[in-house]
Amino acid sequence: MQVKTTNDIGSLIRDRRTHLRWSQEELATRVGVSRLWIVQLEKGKPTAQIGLVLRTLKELGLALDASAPSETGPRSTDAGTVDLDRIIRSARPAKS
Amino acid sequence: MQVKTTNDIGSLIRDRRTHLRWSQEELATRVGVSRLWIVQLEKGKPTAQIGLVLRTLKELGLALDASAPSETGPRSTDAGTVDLDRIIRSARPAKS
DNA sequence: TCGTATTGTATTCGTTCGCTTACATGAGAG
DNA sequence: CTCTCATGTAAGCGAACGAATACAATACGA
Repeated sequence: MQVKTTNDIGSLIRDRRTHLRWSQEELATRVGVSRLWIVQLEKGKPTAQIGLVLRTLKELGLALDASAPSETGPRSTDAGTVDLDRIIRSARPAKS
Repeated sequence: MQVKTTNDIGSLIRDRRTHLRWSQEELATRVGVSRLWIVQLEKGKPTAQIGLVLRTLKELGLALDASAPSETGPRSTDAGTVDLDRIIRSARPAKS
């Protein structure tokens, strides 16, 4: 599942929790946070701390993957890698 | 790339930023945070707010994916979402 | 019906975030 | 060597986090 917003995280966690048939309090205890925090997290609280969020995901058995789109570009092989960096570098304008 | 800790996020972001040849300040401006915050984030600050982190990843063109290991249910032949939860619940044993 | 479990909401409070400002170090260009 | 840019570090401050507590509403079973 794609995770783009905090609401995504919220529903992801809630779905996973209900799927495991855990109560909010049970999850909160396992993670080491208050039940209220779980409530807010599931509602998509954008100010939740990542450390706690990662702990929660781990507790639920959810794995996170990060991928850089242009990294595996049109060409699967690195032979034709264009290195946009170098192009931009050579063409970089005088800083304002 | 697997993201398990805040240090993973930090190095992920830093690698991506340097790969794009952006300065910390440039990234900070794009995301809408202070440069100091970027510094701390790249060092793996576990208390960074998830909303800002997601904004940062998005700005860097990084996509996040979440996967549930044992998601493979018994069978998904049901067209109308069977709600296993309810079934189990009706058959649940006396709580310890 | 009543009683229990779960979830959502509100309040209060100590702690800490993230911002601003300032200064120090390191690398690179002139 | 000097100057600039990028990065790391520190102190102060307003704002918000997360915890604890209490109360309401819903759902389910006895």
